[in-house]
Amino acid sequence: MLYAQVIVDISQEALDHTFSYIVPEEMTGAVFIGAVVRIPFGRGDRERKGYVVDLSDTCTLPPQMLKEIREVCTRESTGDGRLIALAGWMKETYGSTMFQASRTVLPVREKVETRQARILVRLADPQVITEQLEKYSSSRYRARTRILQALLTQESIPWAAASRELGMTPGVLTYLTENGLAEVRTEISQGLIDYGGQETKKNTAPELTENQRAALNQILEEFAVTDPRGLRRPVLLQGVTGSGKTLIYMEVIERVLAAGRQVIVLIPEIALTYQTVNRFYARFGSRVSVLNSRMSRGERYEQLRRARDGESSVMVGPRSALFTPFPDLGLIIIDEEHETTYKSEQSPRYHARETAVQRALMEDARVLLGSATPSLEAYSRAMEGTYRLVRMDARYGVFTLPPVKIVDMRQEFRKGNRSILSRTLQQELADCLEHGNQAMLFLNRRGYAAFVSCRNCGEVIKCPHCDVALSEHNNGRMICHYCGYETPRLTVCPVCGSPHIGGFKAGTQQVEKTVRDLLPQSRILRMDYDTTRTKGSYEKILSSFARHEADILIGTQMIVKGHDFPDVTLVGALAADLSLGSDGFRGAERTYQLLAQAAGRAGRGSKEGKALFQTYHPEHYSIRAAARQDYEAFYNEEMSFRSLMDYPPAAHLMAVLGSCADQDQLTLAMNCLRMFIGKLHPPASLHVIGPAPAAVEKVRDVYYRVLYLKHAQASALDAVRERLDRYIAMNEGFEDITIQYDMQ
DNA sequence: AGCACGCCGACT
DNA sequence: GTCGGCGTGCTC
Repeated sequence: MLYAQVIVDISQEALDHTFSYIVPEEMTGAVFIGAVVRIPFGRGDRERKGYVVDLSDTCTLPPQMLKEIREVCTRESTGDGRLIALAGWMKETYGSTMFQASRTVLPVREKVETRQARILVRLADPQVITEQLEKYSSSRYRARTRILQALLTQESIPWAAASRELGMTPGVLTYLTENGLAEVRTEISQGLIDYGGQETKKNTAPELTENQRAALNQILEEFAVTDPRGLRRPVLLQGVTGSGKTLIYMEVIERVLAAGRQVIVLIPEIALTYQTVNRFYARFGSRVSVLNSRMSRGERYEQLRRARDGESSVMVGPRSALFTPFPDLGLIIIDEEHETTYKSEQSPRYHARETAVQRALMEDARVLLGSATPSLEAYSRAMEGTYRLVRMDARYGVFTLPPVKIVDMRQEFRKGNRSILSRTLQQELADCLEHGNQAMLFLNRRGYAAFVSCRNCGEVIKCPHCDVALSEHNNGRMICHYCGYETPRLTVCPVCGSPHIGGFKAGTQQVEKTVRDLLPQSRILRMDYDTTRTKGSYEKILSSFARHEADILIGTQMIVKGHDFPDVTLVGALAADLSLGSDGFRGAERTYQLLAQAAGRAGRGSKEGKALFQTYHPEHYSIRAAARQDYEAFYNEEMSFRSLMDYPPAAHLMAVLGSCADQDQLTLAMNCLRMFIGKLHPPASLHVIGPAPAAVEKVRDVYYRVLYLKHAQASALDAVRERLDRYIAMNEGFEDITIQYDMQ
């Protein structure tokens, strides 16, 4: 007997798991993972659509409970089925449940746009309602009374409020409609975000430079290769900032569209701006669809429906756009491939790059990765030949990269300069403004001061819920950047009573204040988490700076991405090493990427630019290499560090992340897991680290602990993961513990 | 979501 | 007793 695990309706929270069904004898050949089936469901055996996510010969449930699959829908199974199959791969690769994986690839909620806008409208006069109220106010009919009461004050009630908060049942609704008191209406409110759209279509196809043409030809040549074994190498396009990667993308897209196939373009959420999207609209017009995180479910659904129904053929969006249900996907482009936003922070913790390569393999599509500073993962694959590397060296329009000065902040301190700005930078800033140019100062941190601590005893003021340092803000309050907890700034240390308490490391606000004091006549713009919270403010600040309405732009990493500012001749990285300590073993990689990008911002126009890195580690290879824009040198150094320490991509690293409200229970459980792994008689090549408190030990009163496993082979880690899953399911003490796996 | 079941007040 | 809403919980 064959049994199928079926997901019934992805949109319903309550149906948050799979259901077992019997596969009738005659269907055994037709049912596959990813198949769409019709099944009887619920007491009334109402027919519903389901997705087969697993098949097995055994079933834990008593057979009399099971129902049979009614029908396999062969026609519908193609699109969604492929995505379910991809979800199956994600489940295996990233160690999530099939349900989590399916949810990730099928966020499509059918008819959600109408469902969301459903409202209950009052039809009768208020007097009639009052009469009815009096009639029923006596004792029972409480639900009716509640609804009538609400209808008395409001003309209409949103469906969600009526059914959830007022407890409206089908019975009440029948009563209301049959007596002509109210009715249900569906209001279709679409209101898509306007990116400019079709009317901007100009079909401009600028001439390619010689370098660009050469790169394009290499890409097309690689994409023309059809290995009989189905091997299709992804292409990694390495081009420095400003070399015109987007232009190359468009040329490739054009050819894929001409072949009648569709294209997904992933870009980091932060780059999903009016300008970027408009470039695609300008070239491809209404064939372009856009997804972004600010869209409502209805808007997202509409974009995905357009893609599925062939109304669009280019989808531009962040990580989640990877699951666009195109009928004949031909190409996936991942721009700024090294960006951290391509890794999901929710289970399945998938990486868009790896998942894109897998989807492309399953649907016979191609993958094009682009970056000026590739991830070590992508570059190492290019080095071993799994990916094809295409380099594009010369900068578009400009021929030299700006010279970079490294300033040793330790010497500054020894010479008595306690300012955030070194004397060199102060001088350069003044020079820059004197010549009527613009400057960018970038700080790898958001908010104001990093933390508040006591100079006397060293006590750091932390959030009582999240165990992270509170950030001091200008308004005299301290806030937690994880849960938003806020408290007035302390004036004395709670431990030793010393009044020497305050923020030490600078935040963007403090930088702004320092610069203002130094150059009072300068016009300053600040861009960070606080100033970009409102919709459109990000754009507004950047375009204002581009119009030269300010002289200095101060901000966090968001200022080093995108946008050309021809008048910027000076870029200062104020604390180049702030990122060295972050991101675990990827600290150096992140530092190189940020600094190389920052340096590339200077001198984008006809004027010559320069960059300046302030650091307490002037000898560090990531900083030195970034100053020379020497990716190769950085890669070699960093790769030998990863190899030495068995860090990815030299080895595979799996985090077992446990969370629980009870700290002791969590510690016990995680120690159990570690012991269990020890008892598995694992090969000596398997390294187990921890368990330790996670980088953020506690969030919203939930504790996190993490156990790391390292091995040269991913399959070894997969095997351990399977054993762990079984152990957790079979043993007591894990009921309140949430376990997630994270392949790093 | 949709459906049935058990509960409870009201009425014969 | 019985009738008919109401609230709850389950759906392989």
